[in-house]
Amino acid sequence: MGARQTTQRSLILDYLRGQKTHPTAKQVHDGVKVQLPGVSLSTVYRTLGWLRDQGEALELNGADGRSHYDGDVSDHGHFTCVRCQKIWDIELELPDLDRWEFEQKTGFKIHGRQFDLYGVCSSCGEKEDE
Amino acid sequence: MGARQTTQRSLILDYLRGQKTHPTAKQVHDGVKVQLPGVSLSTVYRTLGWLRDQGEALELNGADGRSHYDGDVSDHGHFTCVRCQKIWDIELELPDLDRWEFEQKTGFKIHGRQFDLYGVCSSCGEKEDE
DNA sequence: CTACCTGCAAAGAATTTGCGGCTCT
DNA sequence: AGAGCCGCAAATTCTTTGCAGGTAG
Repeated sequence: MGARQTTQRSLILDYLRGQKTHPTAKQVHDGVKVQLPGVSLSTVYRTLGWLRDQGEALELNGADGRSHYDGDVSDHGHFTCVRCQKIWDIELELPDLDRWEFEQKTGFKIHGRQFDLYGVCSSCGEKEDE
Repeated sequence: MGARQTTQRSLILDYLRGQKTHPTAKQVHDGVKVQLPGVSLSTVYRTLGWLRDQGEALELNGADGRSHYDGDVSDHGHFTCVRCQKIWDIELELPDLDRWEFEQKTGFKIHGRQFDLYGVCSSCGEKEDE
């Protein structure tokens, strides 16, 4: 029943973990194609979804309407650049959330959270003009 | 140059402001069709995008991969139900963010932020089975 | 009047899925 | 051998866009 170890999977995971900003499926595909030209986009989608289900990656809902993937599943925040659409990790004191109190008060059960800032990143800010 | 007041626009804004969970374009379309059967989905998309550009609505990037629209543009958090995909408003102490310090340290310019929790909402929790 | 808006239909883009064949284990 | 995977192509969805005609101001 076990998951199988294939060239495609290890390359995709390696690529994802090597990225500072969090790529879309298409960007992962382009990146992996360098080493494995024949890999298909649907394999990339399937592998990324599988990593997400395994808890080995986070699927982020980008402001550009596409999914971005993050190989770091620890509790951290993101900054989305509204110009280049890149998503950066940020070091921020995330709010101390009392899960128990929240769940008692609302009846909602918390699985996870995300904290996001939007704006212009430093490299896009430099190219400023008008 | 002025923006024009049309039946479509006022109904769409009214509908949006009347919703507790934040609907997708399609849901807004279905809701508005009750009073204005002939309205087209592209008008709904155009109007929602225009409201977002005017700062009168927020476009939220749903975990379902679709855009959801929120008529309340104040700084507040959201809870996304992973079962029904509804997005609820939550009352939470949002972290005190020192914009100036952050922008100095990172070179990033902040436009806005979003805080999201993911989990199961109370009505989906009740229908629990297996 | 006329710049702006609308509905329709078609185009685009992101993601998923069915299938026959290949491959780890 | 056989459960899993893969690549390919087609199907789904969501969203945007071009155009011809209608309407608010």
